[in-house]
Amino acid sequence: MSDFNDVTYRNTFRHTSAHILAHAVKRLYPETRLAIGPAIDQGFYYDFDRETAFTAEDLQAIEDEMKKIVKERLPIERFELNRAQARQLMLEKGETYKIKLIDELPDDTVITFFRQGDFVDLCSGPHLDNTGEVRSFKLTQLAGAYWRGSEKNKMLQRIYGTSFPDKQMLKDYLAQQEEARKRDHNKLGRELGFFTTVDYIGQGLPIMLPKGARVLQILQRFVEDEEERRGYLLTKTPFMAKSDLYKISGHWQNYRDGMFIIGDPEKADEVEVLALRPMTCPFQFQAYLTKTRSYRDLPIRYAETSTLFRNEASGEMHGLIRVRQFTISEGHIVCLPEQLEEEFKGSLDLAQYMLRVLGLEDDVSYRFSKWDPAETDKFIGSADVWDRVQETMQGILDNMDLEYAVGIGEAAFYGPKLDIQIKNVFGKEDTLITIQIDFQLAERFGMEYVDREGRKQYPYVIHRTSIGCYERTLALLIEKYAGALPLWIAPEQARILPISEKHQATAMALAGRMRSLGLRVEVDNRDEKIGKKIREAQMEKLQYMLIMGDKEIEDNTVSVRSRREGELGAIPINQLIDRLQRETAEKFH
RNA sequence: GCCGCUGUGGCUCAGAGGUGGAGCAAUUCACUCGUAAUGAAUAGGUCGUGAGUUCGAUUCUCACCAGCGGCUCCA
Repeated sequence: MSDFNDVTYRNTFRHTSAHILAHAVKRLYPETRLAIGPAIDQGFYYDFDRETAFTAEDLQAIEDEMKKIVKERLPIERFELNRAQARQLMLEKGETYKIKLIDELPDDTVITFFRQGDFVDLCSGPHLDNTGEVRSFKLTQLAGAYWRGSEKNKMLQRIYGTSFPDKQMLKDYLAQQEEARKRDHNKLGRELGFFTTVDYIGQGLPIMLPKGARVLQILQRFVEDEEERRGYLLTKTPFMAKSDLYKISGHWQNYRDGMFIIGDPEKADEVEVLALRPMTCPFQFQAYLTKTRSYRDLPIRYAETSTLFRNEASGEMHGLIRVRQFTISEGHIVCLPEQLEEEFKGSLDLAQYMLRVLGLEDDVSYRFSKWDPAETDKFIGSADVWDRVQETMQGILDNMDLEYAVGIGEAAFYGPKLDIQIKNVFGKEDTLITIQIDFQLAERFGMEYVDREGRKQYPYVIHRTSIGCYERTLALLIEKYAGALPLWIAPEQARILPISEKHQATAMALAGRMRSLGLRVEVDNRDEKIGKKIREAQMEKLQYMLIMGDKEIEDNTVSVRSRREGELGAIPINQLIDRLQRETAEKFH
């Protein structure tokens, strides 16, 4: 029961930590009202309602008070009250949020409280036996959070913390966080010259610098070639369209806040109002609609490396992970009902192939994202259609031996999704790849096919990405590889370092030869010492450094330093070229 | 959008109500160099933007913009 690797014990430990936090806050700031305080992945938090904002100094004071509570070794006792008593107790303490929680509990719930010293909290538990067990903890951050997670409610103050049974574990955790910070793509990606942002341009609109742009180009070529091999047809569709198009798709009604609109949306019924595309589906559907389609024509697989524009809320942007303009490997497969399963599997296979090649396959998790029947206004179509499509998707997933979580309310507005989730270096989860089943938009757009009996039918549409969003993928790759991208996607694969000026011409010639063979090679022609050139190449995370002086030129070799393997000594040039070409072709990571 | 924090030369950071500094990077010159930083000199900032307070603001106040951590939202 005291194994910290055990999730149940760890959560109990953190939950008690949250109570100690709340206890300290109540001692120091009695006017504060308590909301909720659960254990989370990396620690715990507690939400408070207090007129004055907590400051960094308050946080320190709270932490000191928590230390006292731990030292006091207060026993923690559980007790039960009936509903009226429970309300009465919370009323006396002025805990209005707790009363709301009590009122929402189902009739048959046993209402429990936990007491430590003079502190009592409504809580289902369980808890540790004594506050003295929480030996090591730290309050990590201060944040705002809506009561009950709804933006319609009041914004509370959330204090995050983490805790461990001993000091060393906390130290290790903090050191590991420090390491993570060094990998943060938003810092590393800027330092290494992958991208930048400029105030004049605006939020969520990064500039891809030559290195970043080169990586995106490599990825894009790779994805497009692979999709072509898998029977996709390429489209190039416009970046914007009249509101008319989005009215059919439902974006105008269900996604307008997310769109950049050119003109006054209120006048869209009278005059032409354009909007930048937030998704590619309605555009590719127009390609389908150019002809009458027979069941024999299906499946039709469209793909496009598609630039999308989404007007994200201003507080949402984050490096390359959340931006307002991004490029996605978008595709739509129009298929017959009996083809759905195979096409779905094919889409997943392509996605998984991409993950494998990028070395990310062990870092992802799967989520079956369903609609929320309680929030019908966020989704189009009837409960019937949703139930049917979700059941169909469930059947496909069950045949696939895939472990997945379920996300209620996470569906797209037109259909359920299988999302491939990935965590960034700080443990925050985002969707990398998505595969969606849609049986609604075809009907809205009048996309039909003629079946064997000559009747018109609506097809299924699979909306899918193969590598997801390129910018986001780049961000995750930078973090995964701490900036040292695998050779096949590295913007600069090797750098030739001439020992002195007299070796420069030969170095340039070699670079030219290697470039003509498709390798991305640069020469460091500065009049600097070799030690400095090496140091800088090392800091730029170069995979290969090729040192060239008198000896090497004489022997037709280069002295190779590999980031992965260190000094490799002199290697004949032909042999080195073979090696680089092989590693590139095999997509080593 | 909401809560909180931040904004000084390319980067990291000092500084103070009276018109700003360091290290690294950059440029130039010298050195022609053998596996993680050669030396010297020079240049570079309307202190995020705009208002206000003040004799005077980059330093105080407000608004806006941008960045960060969350919430909500989402690829």
